[in-house]
Amino acid sequence: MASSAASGQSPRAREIAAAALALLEEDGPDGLSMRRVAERVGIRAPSLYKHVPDKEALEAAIISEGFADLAEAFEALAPAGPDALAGVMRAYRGFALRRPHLYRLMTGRPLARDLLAPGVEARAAQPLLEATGGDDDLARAAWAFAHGMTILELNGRFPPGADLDRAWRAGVEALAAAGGAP
Amino acid sequence: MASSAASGQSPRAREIAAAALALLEEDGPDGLSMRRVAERVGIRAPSLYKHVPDKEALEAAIISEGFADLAEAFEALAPAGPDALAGVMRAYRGFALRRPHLYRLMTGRPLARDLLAPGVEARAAQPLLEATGGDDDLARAAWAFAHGMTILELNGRFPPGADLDRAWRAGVEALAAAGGAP
DNA sequence: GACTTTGGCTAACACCGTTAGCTAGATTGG
DNA sequence: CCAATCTAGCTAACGGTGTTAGCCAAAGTC
Repeated sequence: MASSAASGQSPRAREIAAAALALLEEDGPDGLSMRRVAERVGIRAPSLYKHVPDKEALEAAIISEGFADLAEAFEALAPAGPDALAGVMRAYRGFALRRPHLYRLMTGRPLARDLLAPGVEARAAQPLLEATGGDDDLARAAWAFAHGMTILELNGRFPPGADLDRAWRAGVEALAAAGGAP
Repeated sequence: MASSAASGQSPRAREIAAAALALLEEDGPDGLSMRRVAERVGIRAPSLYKHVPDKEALEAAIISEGFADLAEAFEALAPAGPDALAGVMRAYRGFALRRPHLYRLMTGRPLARDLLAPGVEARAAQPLLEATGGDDDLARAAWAFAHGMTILELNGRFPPGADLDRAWRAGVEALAAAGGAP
């Protein structure tokens, strides 16, 4: 947890965002309704709107929190090296598997960037860019691969017996080779 | 369009599925409500349930149609060759950009495989597997990359100026190189 | 002490997927 | 040919969603 993205809000607004995040992680997206958030905070749903503009903004607060946490996970990694890319990818997958509902909310739709805590998206993206040695195209390809593997795994899209560790390795090795020999 | 996946259903059920697909592609997922589907067919919403078990089954019919169409797009490709992978990937992206709402419905959640037209998922997956020379891990990595690039593009997740053609090329080349030199 | 702001509340709206129960008409069996 | 059944529509309704309007008591401020 980071609680860093939640600054600049009233305590009550932070309490509401925390309740919403907890609800999401416990019960999934269907559990995240304004009425249930309100119930958890001890008020009625319409009163939420005294603190939060609407559900989209509430979700944006949660997403900001998620980006901050993801950035922290990256930044806790051993400092760069020859297989920095593999490390970042492993951390990415780990985050998503640890917090699947949050990851889905963060990545499943267009981002309301204007509602996000400023800078938090770029901060989470930075480590991957560094791991590819500043190669934008490779970084985007690597992100796409990581997100694709992750979300397809979360959605149970691969065949039942599929060895995903090996598929991850195949992809990471291919991308790392492309980066190592420019 | 294929209309191949819709067999074994009453004409009315096929009409309903067609209306639902049209509604989805015109107005997006929010436009796909049982009441609006019913309106388009000229009946009231509860009457739909005389022909379709529930919304999930209706969506599964649409998804089956989507898989059949995607398979057709693949099968229309020039027969294999050294850069078969690049061709399949290009066709994949093209399908998704042409029919974004359908693509999102097909890939955005766990698949209710028991509700799908039989064999349609495997048929759509086959060309990619062939393009990687039967290498399962590479095929999965390539699929993940393609889906990641596609859905991140559809969701507007890359930076505004990002040159996605180059990112696609970077990824495809890396994966093709991994496949070509085993 | 009067005024304003804050943060609760209830009632309500328009939508959602879905179920129950009714019924006119078509189809089928004897 | 009539009776029974089945088909496919209907309305009303339930419990859920996000959200708005309008009211009001308590707290803070001049």
